[in-house]
Amino acid sequence: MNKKRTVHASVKDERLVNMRRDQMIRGAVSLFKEKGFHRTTTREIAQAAGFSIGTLYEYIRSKEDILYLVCDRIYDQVRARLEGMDVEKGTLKSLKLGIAYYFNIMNEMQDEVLVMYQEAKSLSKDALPYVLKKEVEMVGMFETIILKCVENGELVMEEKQIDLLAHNIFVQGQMWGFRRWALKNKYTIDEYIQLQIDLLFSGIEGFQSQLKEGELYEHS
Amino acid sequence: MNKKRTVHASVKDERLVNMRRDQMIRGAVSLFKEKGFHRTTTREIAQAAGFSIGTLYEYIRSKEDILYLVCDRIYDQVRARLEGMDVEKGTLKSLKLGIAYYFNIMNEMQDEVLVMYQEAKSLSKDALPYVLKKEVEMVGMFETIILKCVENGELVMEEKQIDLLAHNIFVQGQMWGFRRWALKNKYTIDEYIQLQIDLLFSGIEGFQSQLKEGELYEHS
Amino acid sequence: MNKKRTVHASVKDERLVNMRRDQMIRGAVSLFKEKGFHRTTTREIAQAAGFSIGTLYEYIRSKEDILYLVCDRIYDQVRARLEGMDVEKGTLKSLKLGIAYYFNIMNEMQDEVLVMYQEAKSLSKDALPYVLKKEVEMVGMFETIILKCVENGELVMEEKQIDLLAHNIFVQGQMWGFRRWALKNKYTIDEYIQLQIDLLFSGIEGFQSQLKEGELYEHS
Amino acid sequence: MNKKRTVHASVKDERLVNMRRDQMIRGAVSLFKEKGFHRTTTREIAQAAGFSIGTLYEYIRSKEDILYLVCDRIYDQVRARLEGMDVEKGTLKSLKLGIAYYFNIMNEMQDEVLVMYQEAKSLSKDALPYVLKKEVEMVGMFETIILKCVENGELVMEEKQIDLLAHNIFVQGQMWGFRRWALKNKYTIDEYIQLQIDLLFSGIEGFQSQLKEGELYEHS
DNA sequence: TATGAATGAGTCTTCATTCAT
DNA sequence: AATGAATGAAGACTCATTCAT
Repeated sequence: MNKKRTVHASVKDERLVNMRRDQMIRGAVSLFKEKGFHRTTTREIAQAAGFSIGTLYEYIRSKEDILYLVCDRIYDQVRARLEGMDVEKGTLKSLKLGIAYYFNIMNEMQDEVLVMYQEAKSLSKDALPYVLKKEVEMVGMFETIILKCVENGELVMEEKQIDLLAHNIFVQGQMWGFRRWALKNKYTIDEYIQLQIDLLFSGIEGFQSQLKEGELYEHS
Repeated sequence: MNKKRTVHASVKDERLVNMRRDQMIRGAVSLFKEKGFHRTTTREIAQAAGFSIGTLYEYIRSKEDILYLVCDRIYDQVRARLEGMDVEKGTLKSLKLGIAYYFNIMNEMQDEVLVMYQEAKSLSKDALPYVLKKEVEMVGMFETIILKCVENGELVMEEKQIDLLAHNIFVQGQMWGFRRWALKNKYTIDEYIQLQIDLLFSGIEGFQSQLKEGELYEHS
Repeated sequence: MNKKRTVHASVKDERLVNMRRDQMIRGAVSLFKEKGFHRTTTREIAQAAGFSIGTLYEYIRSKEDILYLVCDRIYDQVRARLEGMDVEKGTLKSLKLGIAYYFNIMNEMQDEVLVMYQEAKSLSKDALPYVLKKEVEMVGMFETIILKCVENGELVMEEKQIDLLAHNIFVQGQMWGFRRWALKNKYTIDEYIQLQIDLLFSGIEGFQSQLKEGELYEHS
Repeated sequence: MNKKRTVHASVKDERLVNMRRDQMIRGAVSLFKEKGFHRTTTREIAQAAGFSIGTLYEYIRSKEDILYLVCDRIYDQVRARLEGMDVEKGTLKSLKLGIAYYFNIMNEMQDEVLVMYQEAKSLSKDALPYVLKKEVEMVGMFETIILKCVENGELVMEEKQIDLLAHNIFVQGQMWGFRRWALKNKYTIDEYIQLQIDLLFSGIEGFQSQLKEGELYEHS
């Protein structure tokens, strides 16, 4: 079910393959960050990885393979870190903790997230689904948390609402990365986390002035 | 004050310049949508625009100019449409209307928005600021609406909260475009609008089960 | 005998043709001086001439025509000025005067001479002979002067010697233009003229130390 | 001290670089000879060199690099051959031998000299000085020979005269190449050498008719 | 006559990929 | 397994020339 799209390597020694790909991905991420996938050449990647262009092609079949490996790797790293999140508790408190946890990860991996975010679209029709599936899984983690709250009786929400809320949380985490240019001057990551959680939980109505409360009862 | 980065044209007749650039942009948007900026050739753009490669270069200086023109045009179109939004009323109702209005525009222009969203990063360091400024202005429109509500006494919010809320709304509008692959199977645009407004206004706590309300008072 | 290679013009009014070509040549010379024939575009020439590219092509058939017109014009100007030289006297004094006169012209027209010198080779096989013929004529003027000296009994020289001497004088005049970079730091034009005349007339042996004269009788 | 402007090659193996550049230069010289630098395409050069356009660009950075390489190479070849000239003797006889020697080299390398002569001006402002310096050095060799004659007491000449005489010799050597069209019909190279040496050494006055000698005493 | 928009062949240059060593 | 020289298809951009107005 969870089959990976494998990338062919001419070299057989699996340990070696992993090592070389590690070097390759590390170099590629930093190059993609700087100049994007299309403006980065395979030679540059090979050089950044510390080996020759010939060697590079012993471990991949095409340039696009590198992009796939990079995206794949980044998702795996994010997922690995998200494993530390408690998905089962089913309390609003644990939801808040989960959000804060996730936002902090996004902050720490903001370069990687940005790269993946901007370059994933360059993946071939072939590779894209594998990457999107990982996103779906990650959104699914928040769905699970929220669902547990519902099951626990903490919340009353329909499926569509749960799903959308999970999406919103997920995107707000990424947003800290891809809108850095607008956000980092105004907020620290901690402020950002706090403010987003407030807005997510209280909603606009949570900020309604008490005086006028009566007037607005017809809101929905 | 609001000076545009002008793109040089060899042709003097301004009417003609506008006409040709219109054709060019239309062609480019549909090509970028299909294959992205980097995989689209200038010849293809010329052809899609209905003239020769030589003519194309009478109206621009470099391929990147086309991208700038495209981004610039899309923002202008979005802004032009947003002019129809009532920013001054200062009621929560008008805020909801504004959000719905904006989300509908994003829905109608989802191709353009997606293109701009994915390709803007390919703009040169030179052109990027001009495009980002437009985003800031658009986010500013929502800030204004919210601020009016605060001034009107409808809401009690601090500046940072206002700002972030405006950002969230803005991104949620774009999100309908850039996460189509995940959303369009589940929601109609009307559902999306309704659900997002509900979440934005009620917040998670608005969906709290009444029974447990007491337990969570310590939320912030 | 002296037929010019004519350059076709669509415009009939001969007065106009001459005027336009004047403008054109003036512009072209200064552009060729700056960047050479190949790096100068027809548009630039039209602009420098003060009319449009369309108009330019009413007066020539191809870019190369311009080069031909330029070379032709420069030679004509040089020749016109050389008319003032006394070719018939047949004295060594008049030869010196002629050399000085010619060198001064080369000094005054050094930009034009340089252009022609460097770009003539770009003329088509078709146009080149017409330009070379003018050079031959100019060299011929010095041949005539020297020949008169011989006829007058001032000199005893064979035809080949006369011819080569004329060439040398001619080239030394141009040399002031095309080796400016090496000469202008060291000599004023007057010094250059004086020194060259001394060398031409005295020859190396004219600078022989008297003491050793005997030893070198076997010189030729 | 004599640092060369180096041309970057992607290929590391210096032996290979030299070999490929040899091929390249040989091909380029013959093409430039035929049609000039600007009318020669990089593809033609690659083909003439016997490899692909891609390979060509492994050994240079831009088309202009080829021109520089060509000019540089030609000067080096000329210089290498001039090394065989005896510069130290300091006799008029050795000066004559030097001139004859140099003129013969110019005759043998007339194609190369012509190319360099006509195309050097297309070098960038960046590369030109390196090429001009070589010319200066070569002129310097004749200065040295003449200076030795002066030091030896064979000649009495001032610095400016020495310098100009050296220039004249140098240009007369090149002249055999760049005025081939006018000279080769009239003279063999041996005749040319003999006649030029006669003119250089005797000067015009050396050809004065004895009868009139008295009349001209006021010559300078 | 004058204009200048349109054309597209032609040019330089890049870069993913291969393959002999 | 590793190397890096060789390849050539492909792409951005230029510019001499034409022609309808």
